[in-house]
Amino acid sequence: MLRRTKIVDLLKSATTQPEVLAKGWVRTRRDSKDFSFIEINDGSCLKNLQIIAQNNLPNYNEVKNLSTGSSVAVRGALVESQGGNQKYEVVAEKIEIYSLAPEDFPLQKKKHSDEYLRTIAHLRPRTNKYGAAFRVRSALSYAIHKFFQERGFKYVHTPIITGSDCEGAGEMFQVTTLDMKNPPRLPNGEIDYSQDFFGKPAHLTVSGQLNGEMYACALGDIYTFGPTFRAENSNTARHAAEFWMIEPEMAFADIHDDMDLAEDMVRYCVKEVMEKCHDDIELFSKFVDPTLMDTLNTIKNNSFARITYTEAIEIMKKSGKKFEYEPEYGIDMQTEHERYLAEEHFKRPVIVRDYPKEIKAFYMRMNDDNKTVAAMDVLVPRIGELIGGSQREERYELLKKRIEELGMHEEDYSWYLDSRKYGSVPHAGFGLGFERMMMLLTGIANIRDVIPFPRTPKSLNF
RNA sequence: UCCGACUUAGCUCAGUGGUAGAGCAAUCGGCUGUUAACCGAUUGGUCGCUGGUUCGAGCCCAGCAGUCGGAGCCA
Repeated sequence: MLRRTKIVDLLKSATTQPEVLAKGWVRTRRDSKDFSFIEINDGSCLKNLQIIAQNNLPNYNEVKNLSTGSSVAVRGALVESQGGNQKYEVVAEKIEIYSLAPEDFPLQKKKHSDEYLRTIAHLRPRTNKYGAAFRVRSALSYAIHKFFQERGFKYVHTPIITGSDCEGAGEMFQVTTLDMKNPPRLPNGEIDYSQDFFGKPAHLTVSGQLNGEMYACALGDIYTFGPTFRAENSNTARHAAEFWMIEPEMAFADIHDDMDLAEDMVRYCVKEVMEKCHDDIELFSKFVDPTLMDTLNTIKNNSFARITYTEAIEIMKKSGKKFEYEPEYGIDMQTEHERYLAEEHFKRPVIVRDYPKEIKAFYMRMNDDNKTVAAMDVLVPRIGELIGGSQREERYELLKKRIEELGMHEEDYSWYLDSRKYGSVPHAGFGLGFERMMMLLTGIANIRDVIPFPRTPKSLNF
């Protein structure tokens, strides 16, 4: 029984072979008088396999009509190709047609716009560009796990459904089993959540960080890698309602360890994907972003710039550049500022740290100046903020005071404060938007095109 | 959510008030170890929706919807 070989392996074969079995989807067909060239792709790699179908095949009449999108199994000899564009091709002895795609198959043998392909997101992975993108997505996921596992980080599964509606990272999606048309009500008219599934309001997580910290304070170094949900009405090329986030957390670590980890991880992943997905990355640099190779090589070969927030503001003030929002100590950095620093001033990724406490989250560690917190952002060309992290406030009294200052409810955080009450240690971590990393690696400009079935405001298809 | 642009054939687009066009795709035929092959023919449209102005609207006006770009929020 002859077993199927993937096209990626056939094309890598060291020698010709008398008999192979290949399966795939037809990309294009070119006919001669006595035979046809059929190119099939099985998703295992960017390249197609060229099939020679001669008119002595018993079903040549059907083979001659194979349309783009049809699925076939081909048995034959793997031989050296006479044509110049491929090393090997298969001379078919038998072509089994699984399914003939009708003439309204939406993918044509030409370039389609990304906007159109979004309307057929269920079929777009069958194109060169999206096939490449989602092979890279897989390779990048693996690279991330590999990076952390090689360094002894433990993978922690933090919950998707959360009961604290105050993680503070953005608007949340509510999860309920109550009858929306007629919810149970309290005497004062408010909805009676005691009758809901969990007996209280529930939401989809916006971050696993607080849970992750608890496990770092037990297992040492941990990371999470999972879906995250934000109900923000953000209509940009860089935001989705459902996206994947990586959140490492290290016990016995400070902000400098955190920056080292972030830089090592980004550079490791870039190296790994450039190696594993060479053909795919080449396609992106050829057809999507001509500057991609330079950007990736710069990341691979150079360390990141590191400055403080105060220095960043000074650099921008002295730059003479006209910003829409004037850089001034105390402002939150705008997209234009982030991109100026990474794209124009440093021309490589830059890590900015020690931000004013007013513009950062409650759990970030207060610096000795009592003005800034030990927060750090990794800014990269084209994307802006790729990573946001911090050393966490490990001092019980200071953290409690911050929670009070910001008008948050201490009782909601009692479990979180316990980690500071019992054997508190310095610890630090960060959050990385997986899709933003994908955009960095592929040059693809819209987040909707690096996630298989994107969820964005007013858009929930497939 | 705010600002701006766009919406015409299956796809990508042209068409600035007077009988709806091109390229590609598809279909049919020809030719060729071809490379998103090539040559010829054919098919294909309620011009986003609703209303208005006009003798006449794809084109002008208003509303709505969707898409895209930028901004905010952030990953």
